[in-house]
Amino acid sequence: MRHSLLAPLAECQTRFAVHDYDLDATLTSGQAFRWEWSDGAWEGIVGDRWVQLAFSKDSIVAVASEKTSDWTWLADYLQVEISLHPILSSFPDDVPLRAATQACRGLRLLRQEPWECLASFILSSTKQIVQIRQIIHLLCERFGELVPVPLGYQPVYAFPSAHRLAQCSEADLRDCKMGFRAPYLKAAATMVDRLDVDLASLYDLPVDEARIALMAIPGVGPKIADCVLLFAYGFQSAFPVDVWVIKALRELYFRGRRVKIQRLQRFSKSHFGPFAGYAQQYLFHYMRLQKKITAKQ
DNA sequence: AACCAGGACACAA
DNA sequence: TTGTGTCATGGT
Repeated sequence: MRHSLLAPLAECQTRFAVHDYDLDATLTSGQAFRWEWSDGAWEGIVGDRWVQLAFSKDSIVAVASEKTSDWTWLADYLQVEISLHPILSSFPDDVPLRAATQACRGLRLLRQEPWECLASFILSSTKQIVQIRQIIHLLCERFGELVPVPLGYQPVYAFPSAHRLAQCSEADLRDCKMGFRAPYLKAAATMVDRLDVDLASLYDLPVDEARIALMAIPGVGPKIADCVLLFAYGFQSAFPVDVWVIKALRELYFRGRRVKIQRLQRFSKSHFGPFAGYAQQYLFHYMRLQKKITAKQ
């Protein structure tokens, strides 16, 4: 009997009751880049722990590689406590947003670790999501710490610390296929490691101040700052404007006209309300789903 | 085989 | 302040 086929120990397993939770949409919507679908379940690394997630009706079953009594690290990451209804009902009742929320109902925002999120999005600029995943995979494999996995599984690695990446040469980083982003990542890692920016302190700041602090980091402009504010710190008014969101807003709200990004930012603030970041994520994922559908025809 | 990808930055006008 | 070229890589 192969170990990987054995049922996991009860001490390694838990179940979260959820409503309106689309795990697939959540893990494939370009917030996090390390989840892999394998044999009917999602496998990933949260912090320094391996975890497997299986979704069944109204519950998520999680399996860890080691005995676990406190699961708050995962409950927090997956945001299983929050309910979607107040968010969706806060949205303006317009056609585009209705279509987007229907197309991927149950899509959630994760709550990720700030350094991994920051570094990942520094690597994301003008890259397709598949390529971002490849870069991060190489980076973790080469510079991340080994993470315990169940018997029979391939070795996996934690996302490398800022301290570790600060020690890398630019050439080491370029070898991970990140191109011109290498000096940005190295500089960012150095700043974070030296506490020139204290990522842990940004939770307590007002959004605008946290945004300014993030944008002081090399390679971090408005868009990447907004991603980190939204996906790591939980500032749900943050509204990342990337090429997909530009397309969505132009086509769906501005009759295809060419609109400046700054104006789109102001529009999002006034139009989508306090959970604008959620609206953004629905529009983003919706546009990418649409493209997949039309590409198949 | 061109075109484009969850952008940021230095520089020009 | 706003517009343009550049950066590196590879998917579609």
